[in-house]
Order: sequence, then structure tokens, then C-alpha cells
Amino acid sequence: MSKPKDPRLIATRDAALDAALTILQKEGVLAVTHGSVSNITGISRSTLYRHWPQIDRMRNDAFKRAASPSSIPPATDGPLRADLSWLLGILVAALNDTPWGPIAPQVIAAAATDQEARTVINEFMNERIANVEGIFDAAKARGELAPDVPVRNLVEMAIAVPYFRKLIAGLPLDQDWLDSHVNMICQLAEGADE
Amino acid sequence: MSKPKDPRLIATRDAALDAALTILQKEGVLAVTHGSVSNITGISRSTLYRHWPQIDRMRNDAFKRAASPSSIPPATDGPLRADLSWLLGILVAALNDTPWGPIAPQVIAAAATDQEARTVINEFMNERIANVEGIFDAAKARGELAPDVPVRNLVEMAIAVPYFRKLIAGLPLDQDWLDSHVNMICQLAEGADE
DNA sequence: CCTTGTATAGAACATTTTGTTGCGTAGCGA
DNA sequence: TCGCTACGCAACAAAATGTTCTATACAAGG
Repeated sequence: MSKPKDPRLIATRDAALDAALTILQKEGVLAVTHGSVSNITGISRSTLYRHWPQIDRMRNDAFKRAASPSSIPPATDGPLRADLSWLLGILVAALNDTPWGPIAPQVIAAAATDQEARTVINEFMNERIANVEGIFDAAKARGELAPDVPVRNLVEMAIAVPYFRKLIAGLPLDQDWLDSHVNMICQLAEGADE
Repeated sequence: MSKPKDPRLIATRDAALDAALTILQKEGVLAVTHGSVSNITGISRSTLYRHWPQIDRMRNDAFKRAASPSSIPPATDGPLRADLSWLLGILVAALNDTPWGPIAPQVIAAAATDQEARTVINEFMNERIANVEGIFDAAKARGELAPDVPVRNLVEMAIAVPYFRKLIAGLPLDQDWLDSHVNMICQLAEGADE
């Protein structure tokens, strides 16, 4: 199916995208050029042009690489509060301690004028939303929550606030804050059926 | 205090920044250059270089211009729900129908590597947060809310979700959604003192 | 109205960045 | 071993980015 790839091709591609991500974090999208990546990696400029004739493609591939991993199926067995605390903890850790934190704003900004970047961020967010949604649905199935609880709104609140604080308002995401956040979400979910 | 400025200077500055904002919306930060602004406005490139020797300065000034206005003192006399609905309506309208919608992500992305942009977005957000906070505080003062309601968290939720939906998730902000959002915030505020 | 100072347009120029092409070399797979 | 392909490199073309100078036109104050 997928043709057997030349290891040289893989290697240069990986090295280039790693470098692109480094630059992206430290200096922003504007600094990611064939020239800058060439300087860092030692890969010749002409080779980079052969891989990505247009710089947008390289940037988008870097975006994809930063947005790709997760692969953590959310636990949906504990009580709602525990599941939520755990999953949002992972989400917050990704924002705090991985390249995704500094890179996400770049992807979001690029999404305004680039359909491919829009797709990257959409798919990433849809996955996160689906994960949190799964937790609420499971809680419903266990009878922890009333059937008419507006899950979708709660999910968006749960995710929106950390993203807002970190990326937009520039506020920290520490454990204390996370606890109180989870608290509010749970309270809202459980009090919704009065 | 401020020296009387030459009207020519004001005029070119305004025209340049208007053009910069237009480009910013349509093509993103990368497209805002001395050259592109010169092409649109007819202002000569050398003049633009005199105003802004570094392109970042021009971009930041454009950011400031987009982030500047508001000057609407929030109404704090109605019931909480009405005040909130009104103020968030304005906030949502700004995201939907003004240049701020497309420009905000650019400012946020720039804030990662540019302290001045960080300041722009911080001041902008602090003002919004303070406005919404004022509404909650007034509701407390009227006795509508219990004194121990965690205003700050509610405020962040109220603002974070529309920003998240519009800028990050790419979801629409329509009236139906806004109503249900205000609903949840009010419910959370009023149910918090059980 | 006149004078002085300042902002601008425009051109000329240097420098840097960006994009393109051809070729020799070396790693890869068969 | 042999053909294929990726790579580095150098040379080059084209475009963008800065810089400087001069002539002109507008502004402000007397």
C-alpha cells in the first residue's frame, strides 16, 4: 500500500520538522523558512525545497507533528470528578509542558488564512472534545448524571477555560486552579437537574 | 503635554495602520510589510520605514488599533441574567462582526515572541474580565448572589467559552448558543451557595 | 505673506532573502 | 554489482528588504 520509503528521505524529513518545531516555539511562524531550517539542521536548502516547494507545507507538516500524539484513551470508570480531574490534568500538562503550548497559538493564527491549518486544529480539538464528552456520557450511563444534562456545553467549558487562561489571557494553570475548575464543572453537572 | 503633531504625520500613520489592519485580516501577519502597505496606500516605502524602522512596531501599532476601542461602561443595574446577556452579547458581536475576530488570533500568536503584543492582549482581556466581574460584583451587592460565589472563575468561564468556540474550535456564536451559555453561567452562580 | 522646519515621494543603490537549476556523490534496494 | 534516488553544493536569477539622498510640498509661527 504505502510504498517502502527511502530511510534517507524519512530522516531528513524528520530532522527538518523537528527543527521547524524548535524554531516555531522560539521565534514564531515567521522565522520558519527554508533558510533557517537549513542553518540549524545542515540540510541543504535545495533539499528542503525539494521536500516542500512551498514553505506553508512545511509549516503545516510541523503543525501536524505537534498536534498528532495523544492516543490516551480516557478512563471512564471512576466517578465523574476523578475521570475529569485526570483527563483535564493531561490536557493541562500538554499546555504547560509540551511544545503544544507555544505552538497551538501559531496553528490557530495560521488557521485564519490556511485551510490545512484549520483542519489540523479542528481535528485536534474534536478529539479532545470527544474524550471529555465520553467521560460525561459514561457518567450518565452510570446514573451519576441526569439524562438531560447539557453535556456539550459542559465539555466546552471544561476545555475552553484552560485554553483561554493559558493561550489568550496568559494566566498560569496550576494544580490549585485545576482543582477548583473541576469542582465547578462537577457542581454544574450535578446541579443541573433540579 | 503631547506636542502638537503635524497633520500630515497623523494622516499617513492612520492610513498605514488602516491598511495594515486590512492586510492582517485578509492575509495574516506575514503579509504585513512595508512593501505591501506601500502598495495599498500609495505611501512611499521610505516614508513607512521612517515611521516604523522595524516592521514589528508597525504590526504592534496595528494590533493596538484593533484592540483599542470599547469604552462601553457595562450596565450593572438589571438582574444578573440581563446584564450578563447584554455584555456577553457585545463581546460576541465584537468577535463576529468586527476586525477583532480575525485579528485576535494574530495578536495572540505574536504574543508568544513579542512582549508588546503580550501587553496588548493582556490589557484588552483584563478590561473585558473587569467588565464582567463588575456585573457579578454588582449582583452580589444587590444580594442576588451569595457572598462566597467564586466570581473570578465564573467570569473566566463566561468569557473563555465564546473565545474558545470562535477562535480555537472554529464554531459559530449565534443567539441560541449565547442564551444557553448565559443560562449555564447564571445557574452556576445562583446554585453555588447550596 | 514670508520664512523656517518638517514630512513626503521618488529614485538610486546595497544587501539579504528567496527560489531555481544542473551536476557530482553517495546511500539505497534489488 | 547496477540502476535509482536523495542529497549537497555551487552558481545563478529574481524578489524582497533596507538605506540614503534630493526635490517638492505642506505646516506653523511671525
